[in-house]
Amino acid sequence: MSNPNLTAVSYVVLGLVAHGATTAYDMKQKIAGSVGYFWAFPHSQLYAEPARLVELGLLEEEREQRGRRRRIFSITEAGRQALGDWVREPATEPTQIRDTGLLKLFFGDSLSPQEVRSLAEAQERVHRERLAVYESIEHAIEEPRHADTLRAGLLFERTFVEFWRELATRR
Amino acid sequence: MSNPNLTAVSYVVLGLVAHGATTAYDMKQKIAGSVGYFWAFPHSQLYAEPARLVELGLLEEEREQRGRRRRIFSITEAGRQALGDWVREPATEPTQIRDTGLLKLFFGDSLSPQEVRSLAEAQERVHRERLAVYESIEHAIEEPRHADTLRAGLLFERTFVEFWRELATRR
DNA sequence: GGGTACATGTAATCAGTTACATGATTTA
DNA sequence: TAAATCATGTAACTGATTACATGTACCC
Repeated sequence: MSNPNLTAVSYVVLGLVAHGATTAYDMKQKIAGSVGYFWAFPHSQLYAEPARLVELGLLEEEREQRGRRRRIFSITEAGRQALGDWVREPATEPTQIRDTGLLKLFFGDSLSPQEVRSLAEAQERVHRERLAVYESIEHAIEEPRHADTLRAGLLFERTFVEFWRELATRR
Repeated sequence: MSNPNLTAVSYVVLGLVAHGATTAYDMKQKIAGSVGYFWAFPHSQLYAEPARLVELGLLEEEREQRGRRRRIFSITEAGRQALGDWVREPATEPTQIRDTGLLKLFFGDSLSPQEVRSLAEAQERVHRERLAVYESIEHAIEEPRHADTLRAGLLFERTFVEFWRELATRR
C-alpha cells in the first residue's frame, strides 16, 4: 500500500470518516451494516486506529467540551489524499477467504460421509442466513454507492449456498 | 473452537502434520499448493506454532541427530483427538473475505467511471490467473480428498471473474 | 570454487484481540 | 429509581508480521 504505515484497517477507518463518520461508535455502526460483513474487527480497534491516523496527520481529533467528551474525528486534506492514492493504486495482495468451514472440510478426512453432510448442512444454513440479510439490505438500499460491493456479497453467498447444498445432498 | 488455546493456524499445522508433514519446510510446501490459497500466513509461524503445540502435548518433536538437525514433528494421540473434535464441531465464525479490491471499490466514491473500470480490469485479471492455477491443479489432481475444497475455490474465482468483468465492461 | 537458490531458523515489533471498566441514556 | 442497554474507552497480552541471519546443496 502507498503509505507503509497504513494497514487495510487504517483505510477502512479513513474511508468511514471520509464518508462522514465522526466518532468511534459511529464507525462501529456503519461497519456493522456494511464492510463488517466481509472485513470484521473488534471495536477496540476503532479507538486505537484513529489515534494512529491523527499521529500521521491524516485525521484531526476534536474533543467534545461537555457531556461525554467524545472524540470527534474529521479527515484532513492529507488524509483525503492518502485515501485517494490508495484506491487508485492496484490491489496486489490476493484475496483471502477465512472460512473455518472450508478448513474443516479440508482437514476432515476422518469424517464419515454423514458427518460431512452435517457440516455441509450447517454451513449451508449459515450462508443462507447471510444471504437473506444481504437481500433485505438490497431491498432497502439507501446508499447506491455500495450497490456493487453488496452485489459481490450476494454473488458470493449464492455460490456458497449452492456449494454446500451440493455437498449436503450428495450420496 | 473446542480448545481455547488453539487458533485456526494451530489446526492448519495440526492438520498438516496429521497428513504426514514432518518439518516446517515440508508444511510450507504443502500449504503453498493448497490451503495457502485461501488462508495464508508467513513461514515464521510454522516455526512458532508447532512449538506451542508441542507445549500442549498435541505434537511431538524430535531433533535430527546429524546434518541440519531439523525439527521433525509428529502428531500425538491427543493431537489427533483435538483435530477430530474440532472438525466435528460446527463452525461458528462467519466467513471473512479479505479482498483489498473490494475494499477499494467500497471506499472508491472519488473514482471516475474510467478509474472504476481500471480497478475492475486489474481485479478480473488477478482472479483469472488464480482460476487458471486452480484449473491446472484440477487436471493434475492427485489428492482426491481435496477435490471439494478445490471446487469451492474454482466456484469462488469464477464468480469473481464474472463480477469484475461486468464492472469492467459496464457503460 | 563461487554463485544461486533452497532451507531453517530467531528477534523485535506491532497489529489485533480479549477482557475489563465505567459513564450515559432510556425504559419499565 | 432500578435495571437494562447503549456508548466509550483502556490495559494487557499474544498471535502474526517483518526483518534479519545463516547454513546447505546444487550447478556452472
